[in-house]
Amino acid sequence: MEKVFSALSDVNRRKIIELLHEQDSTLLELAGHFSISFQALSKHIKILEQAQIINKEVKGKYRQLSLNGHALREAMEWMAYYSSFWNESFDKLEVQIRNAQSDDHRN
Amino acid sequence: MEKVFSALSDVNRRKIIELLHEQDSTLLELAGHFSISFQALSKHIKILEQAQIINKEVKGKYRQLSLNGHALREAMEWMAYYSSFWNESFDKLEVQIRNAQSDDHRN
DNA sequence: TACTCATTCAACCATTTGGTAGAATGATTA
DNA sequence: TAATCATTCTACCAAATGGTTGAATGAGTA
Repeated sequence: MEKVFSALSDVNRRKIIELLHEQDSTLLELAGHFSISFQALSKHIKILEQAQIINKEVKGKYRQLSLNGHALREAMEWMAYYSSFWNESFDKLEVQIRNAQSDDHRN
Repeated sequence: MEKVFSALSDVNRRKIIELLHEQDSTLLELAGHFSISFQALSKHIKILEQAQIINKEVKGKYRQLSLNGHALREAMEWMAYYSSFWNESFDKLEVQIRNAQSDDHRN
């Protein structure tokens, strides 16, 4: 929990998540989208890995990175619970997210 | 977004949220639940306020703190979207949270 | 085997963070 | 008005964070 929220508190790490949501990648593939060094990026990836937000699979020379989502979900449940007013608006949220996904598939 | 996630990344601040979820309180009422100084607590409250997670209402000598939930919700939508596999499990999540709430009302 | 490529480790630095303590502010109470 | 109460402001400090560079590692490739 601690690890998940602090992992999410950095712009670069949220961007990594967004990119991995589009497609699994290696560190160097990701690096093209950032203006920081790959060593810095490697550190961010390690943090996301330790928060169990992403998985790393060794593929010979490369490491294939992919989203896990499990830890995100746990943190989300915490938030959903404490954002108190979810009760009336949960259905709306669901619709909204489903719409966002179909937009995604259209692009 | 930035502010919300980094606000949530601290244990004490999450505990503030949990306490305010039970009931609106003042700084000194909260202070009883923590082992840090009230100055430190005041800083945490300021951070939660700036992230628009809590509201502060001046009541004479006191400041009444309450949960806002709005910012939490926005962050939650981000997470829901990127935890990718929400699709199959969204209904389960809803049920789970509703159960949690009825537990809450029972206690 | 020597070389290159992808990634990580190590040392370092500036900034931010979370805590402290003392002083200041602003409203209430004696 | 003076004293008290709740909260915030102002330094100040140690530890954590996010970045850098250079060297090391470990797996393919020439």
